[in-house]
Amino acid sequence: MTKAKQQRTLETRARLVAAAQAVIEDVGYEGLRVDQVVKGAGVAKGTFFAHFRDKDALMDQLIGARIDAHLDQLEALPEPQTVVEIVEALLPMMRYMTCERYVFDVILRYSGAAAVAEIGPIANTFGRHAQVIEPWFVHGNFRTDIKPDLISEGVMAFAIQAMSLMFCALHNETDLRARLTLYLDAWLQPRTVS
Amino acid sequence: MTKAKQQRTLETRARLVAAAQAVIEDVGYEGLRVDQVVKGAGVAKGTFFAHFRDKDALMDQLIGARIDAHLDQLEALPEPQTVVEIVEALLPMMRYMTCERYVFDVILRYSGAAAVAEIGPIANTFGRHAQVIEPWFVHGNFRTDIKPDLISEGVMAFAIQAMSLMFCALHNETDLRARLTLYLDAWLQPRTVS
DNA sequence: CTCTAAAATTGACCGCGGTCAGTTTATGGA
DNA sequence: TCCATAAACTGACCGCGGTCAATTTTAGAG
Repeated sequence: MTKAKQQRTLETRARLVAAAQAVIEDVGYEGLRVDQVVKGAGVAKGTFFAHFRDKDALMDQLIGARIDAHLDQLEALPEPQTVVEIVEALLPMMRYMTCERYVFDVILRYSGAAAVAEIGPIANTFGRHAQVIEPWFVHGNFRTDIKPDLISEGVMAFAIQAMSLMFCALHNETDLRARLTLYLDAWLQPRTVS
Repeated sequence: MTKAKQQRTLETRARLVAAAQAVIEDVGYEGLRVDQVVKGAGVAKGTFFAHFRDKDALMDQLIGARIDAHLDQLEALPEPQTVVEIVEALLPMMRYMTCERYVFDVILRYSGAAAVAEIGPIANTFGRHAQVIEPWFVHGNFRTDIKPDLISEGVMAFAIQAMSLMFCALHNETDLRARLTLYLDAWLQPRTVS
């Protein structure tokens, strides 16, 4: 975890990130080209790859930061007490995650890190997401037959499923909110083993 | 849906597919290069793209065919009666889907088709998968408070979640079988609303 | 201030997926 | 059999992500 980077390094990296955000601003994530970013930052192409392992690593960082901001919002919220409240709480982040097919693909690809040493921003947000929503199920009006962390994992699995189906022609007659509500009703309703 | 292709076309396409399978045989899906495939098939590069929209379309076809073969196995099986039996039934297909990180990424990317006209082999297998397992929940010993098709969707969501976590360093202490069993116990156990 | 080793930066170059104007081959009617 | 038209095929070429040996800049010891 030692950094000890030069001032110049930090400035260059900041310029690259700023340039990337500007490019995304007008052509979207999918339309981003590394050549455009380095041109905007006023550096050579090689410099980009000295700062980011590859183009996806930049995306990981930018998208991860946006997701983190949404998680901050979630934490600031009062704990939702019903399925409808949970869905409303999660929707803004889910809409961002599905703003572009490309963005959702990157998120899926990076949500699991291949090695502990490689845990990136998006992978971290998934761990944090589970932590942020877990308390909702400790004192809420939801099922109590399984542990809160397992409930959390299930909520995330259904959120991903609902988002995936947004890009699917076979299922898009139902919108994101309705689909997630359907899933979470079935997953969260308090029940007793019969 | 009119075909009316020439004999030559079918032969060329078959040679491309055969060459691709041979390449995958010794370098894996991820290592496949279009140049190698066309060299093996004895055609020019342009011919490849006359037969497949892009490299991913070939992957879609090859991987989709393998998944379909697994679904054939599933259909031939007697209906599983317990969570453990369901997990055992699904495991072979899930192991194939996670044989390479690249393969799993392709599957996720193609599992939803952007437009009805573009529904490819993998997207079709997802629809078929839901149909194949749905009967298991009509007469089984599982929850009856929600409809079988919703149970199906949940099973698939958890299967994907379990597979995703296989590539995640944060969670790989639990293996695929154990994780899916944990999820499906929580999802499928018969319950009554309290 | 000077010198040196490490860090940061450069840009020509490469690999590979994908394109398309031009060429060859098949088809079916005269 | 010959010709016209469409279908299939070709390969030089392009865009873009990514590499690396060479060069410039910085830090800090003397």
